[in-house]
Amino acid sequence: MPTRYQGSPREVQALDAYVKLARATTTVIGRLNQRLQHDHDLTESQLGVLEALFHLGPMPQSELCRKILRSGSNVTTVVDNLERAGLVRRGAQDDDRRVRVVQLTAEGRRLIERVFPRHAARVTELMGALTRDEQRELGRLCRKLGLAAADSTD
Amino acid sequence: MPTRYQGSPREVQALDAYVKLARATTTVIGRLNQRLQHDHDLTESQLGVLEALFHLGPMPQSELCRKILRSGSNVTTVVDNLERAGLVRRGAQDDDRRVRVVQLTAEGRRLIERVFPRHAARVTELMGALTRDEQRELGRLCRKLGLAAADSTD
DNA sequence: GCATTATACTTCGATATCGAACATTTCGAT
DNA sequence: ATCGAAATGTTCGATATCGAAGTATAATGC
Repeated sequence: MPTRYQGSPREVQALDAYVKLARATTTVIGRLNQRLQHDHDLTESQLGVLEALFHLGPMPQSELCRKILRSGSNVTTVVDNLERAGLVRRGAQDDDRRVRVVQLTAEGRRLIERVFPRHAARVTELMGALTRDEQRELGRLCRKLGLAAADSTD
Repeated sequence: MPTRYQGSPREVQALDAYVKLARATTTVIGRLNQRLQHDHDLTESQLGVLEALFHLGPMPQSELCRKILRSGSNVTTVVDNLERAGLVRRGAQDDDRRVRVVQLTAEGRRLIERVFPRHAARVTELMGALTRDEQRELGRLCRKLGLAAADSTD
C-alpha cells in the first residue's frame, strides 16, 4: 500500500524540509492560538493587527495587509471584527478619501498592553526548544526562504 | 509613534525567530496554494488528504487528523468536500462501527497522480532558495521545534 | 480637461479552521 | 453483564482566508 514518492534526491530533500517547516509552524501557531483564544478570546490574526497598531501606530488597511501578509479582503474582515469588539476604530485620511486609517481605541490599547507581554513570554517558551544560536540560524534561513518566495515570479 | 517592544534579549531573539518562521511559511504556503487553486482547483488541505491516501493507502479519519495536523471537525469538512467532488469515498470498518475509512476513488487517484509531481516540482523550486545543507539544517531545526511544541504542556 | 489606469476598500461565495456539544460505539473495571 | 470512561465522527457557530467583482477615489497620459 505505502507507495512512497519516487523523486530525485533533490526533490526528496526539498519536500522533506518543506513538510517539517509546515508542520512545525502549524504546531507552534496552533499552540499560540489555543492560548490566545482561551485566555483572551483573541485570534492570532486579531493579535497581529493589534500588535502592528501598538508598535507602529495608526495605519491604513493597505499597510496592515503588508504587515500581516494577508489579502485586502481578509484585513477588511478582521478589522470589522475588531471594530465590532470596540478594540479599533476606522478613521478617514484627509488627503486621500479612499483610505481608512485604523487605530487602537483606549480599550484596544489596554488589551494589547496586557496581552502582548504574555504572548511574548509564550513565544519565548516555545522557541526555547532551540538554543540561541539555533534560533538565529532558523531566523536567517526563514528570512532567506521567505524573501525568495515573495520574489518568485509565479 | 513606533513604540518598539522592550523585552529581554532572550525574548527579542525568540520573537524575531518566530516572526521570520511564521512569515516564511505563510509566504511559501501562499505561493503553493495560489498554484494549486489556479491550476487544479485544489486547496492545500485537500491536497494533503489526497497525498496521504495516495502514499499511505486508505485510512480512518482519525488517522488523517494526525497526518495533516488538523482537528477532527476540520477533517470531516475537508473529506465532505472531497467526497462531493468525487475524489474520495467513505467506507465502513467491520470491526469498529465508529470508524469511517477514507479512500481514493479512481478519479481521485488519477488526479493526485497528475498533480503531485507538479506540486513536488514547485516545492523544490521554492525551497531551492536554500542550499542542500541549509535545507537539511532547516529541517532539523523545525523538527526539533515542532516536536517540543507538540509535547509542550499547555 | 478627459479618458485610462491604478489604488483602497468592500462585498460575495467558497473553503478552512477551531472548540464545544452531541450521538454512537467500544473498552475497561468491577 | 453493566456502568462509566474513552474514542470516532458529525454538527454548529464563529472567525479566517482567498480571489473575483464591484465602488469610489486618485494619478497619469495625452
